[in-house]
Amino acid sequence: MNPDFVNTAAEPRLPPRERILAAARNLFYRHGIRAVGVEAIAEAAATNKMTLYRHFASKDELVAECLRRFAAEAEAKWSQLEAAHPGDPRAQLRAWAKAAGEHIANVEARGCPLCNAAVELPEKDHPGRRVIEACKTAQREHLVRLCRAAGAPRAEQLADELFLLLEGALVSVQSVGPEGPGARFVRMAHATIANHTRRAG
Amino acid sequence: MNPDFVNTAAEPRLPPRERILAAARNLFYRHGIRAVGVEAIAEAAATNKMTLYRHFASKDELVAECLRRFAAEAEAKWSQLEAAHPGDPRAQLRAWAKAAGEHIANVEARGCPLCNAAVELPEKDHPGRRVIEACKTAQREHLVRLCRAAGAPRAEQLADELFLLLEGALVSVQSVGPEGPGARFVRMAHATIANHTRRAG
DNA sequence: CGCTTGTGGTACTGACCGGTAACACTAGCG
DNA sequence: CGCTAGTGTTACCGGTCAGTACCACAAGCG
Repeated sequence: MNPDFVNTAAEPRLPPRERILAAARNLFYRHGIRAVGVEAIAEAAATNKMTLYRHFASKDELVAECLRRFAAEAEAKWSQLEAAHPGDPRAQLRAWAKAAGEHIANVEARGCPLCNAAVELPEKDHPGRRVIEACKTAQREHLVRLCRAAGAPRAEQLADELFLLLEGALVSVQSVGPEGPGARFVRMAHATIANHTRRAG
Repeated sequence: MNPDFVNTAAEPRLPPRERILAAARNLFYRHGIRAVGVEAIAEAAATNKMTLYRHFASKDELVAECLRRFAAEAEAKWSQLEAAHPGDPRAQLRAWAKAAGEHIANVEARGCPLCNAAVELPEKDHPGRRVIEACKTAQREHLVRLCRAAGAPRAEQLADELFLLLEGALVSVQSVGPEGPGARFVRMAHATIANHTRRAG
C-alpha cells in the first residue's frame, strides 16, 4: 500500500521483536501514535499482526516500550557527552547545546518523540505516561548536575531555562517551522550559559 | 455515555453551529483531535451528526475552524494588553508574562491548543496547518514589536527567547507536569526582560 | 522419526470511524 | 392556509480499528 509505510526500518534479519520496535518507533514518530495502526507496523516490520501480538500485549504496551527505547537513547547521550569532554563540564554543556541544535533542525522537524507522545496521550493512566515523566525528569536533573558542575551559581535556574528553551524549540519547529525562533536556539543557549557562568546571572 | 463527553460547553440555546464549535474546541483540547469522534462532538453540542455536517464539510474543516477560533482568541489578547497598559510597553510585556504564566498552570495543564494540533496533525496539507503557522508567526511578530517598543536593543532576540520559553513551558507541563520547569516561567521571563532592557543583553 | 517452539499467513470478530440518505418536525413568513 | 428552511432522528454505508482463532511451516533437538 502506501510506500511510506513499508520497509521504513527493520535491518534485514533482526529478530521480529526488534524489527517491530524499529518500525513502530519510526512510524509513530513520523505520523503520530494514534495515526498508525498495528497492521501498518507489522507490515513495515516485514511480519504480521499475530507475531506482533505475541511480543506485545497491546498497542499501548508497544507504545510504552517504544517510549522506553527513546528514553534509553536520550539517557545514553549524557554518557557520550561525558566521554567526549571528560572532566570539562563547560565543554559538555556547550556540546549539549550543539547536539540539541542539530536535533532541532533534524529529520523532518518532528521534535521530541516523548513530548509528542505526551501531547497525544493525555489519559493519565496510559502505560507510556510514566515513561515520559520519568525520562523528562531525569533529563532535567542531568542538566542541573551539569550546570552545577560548570560552576553556575544558580544551577537549577540555568538548567530550567535551558530546558524550556530546548522544549520550546523542539515544539515550535512543528508549528512555526524550522526557520522560526527554534533556529536561534544554539546561540541563545550559549548566551544564557555565558550569562549564568560569567557572573551572578 | 461517558459523562466527560456530554454538556461540556454549549450555552443553553446558541445556534447549533456555535454549540458545535464550543463542544469541539473543548473536547479537542482536553482529549486530543484524533481521539474525539464527530459523534461525540455532536452529542456534547446537544445536536447530531447530520446538523454538524450541514455546517462543516468534514471533520478536518471543523478542526480548522476550531483552530481559527483559538487563533482569534489569542490575537484578541494583544489588544487587551494594550488597553490595560496604554502607552507602556514594558508594563504590557510584564503583563504578557503574567498572563502566560497563569495560562501555563491553567485548566488541566494541556498547554497550547495550536501547538498540540501541530503535533497531532503532521500532514502538511491539513487545512489546519496554515492556521497554526499563521497564528504562531503573528504571535512572534507581536512579541517582537512589543520588545522593540519596550526599548530592547535586540528586540528579535529577546522576543524569540521569550517565545521559546513560553512554548517550552506550555509543552513541558504535559510531560514533566505543572511542578516542573514550567513553574518558573514568569520569574524567568521577568529576568530575561530585565536583562535585555537594562543593558545590551 | 516425533515433538516443541517460534514464525508467517489468512480470515475473522465486534466495535468504531467519517460521512450520507431519507424522513418527521417545527418555526417563520406570505 | 401552504411553502420553505433549518433542525432533529434513525438507520445505514464502506472502511478501518485493535485484537484473536486457526493452521501451515521450518528449525532445533531427542
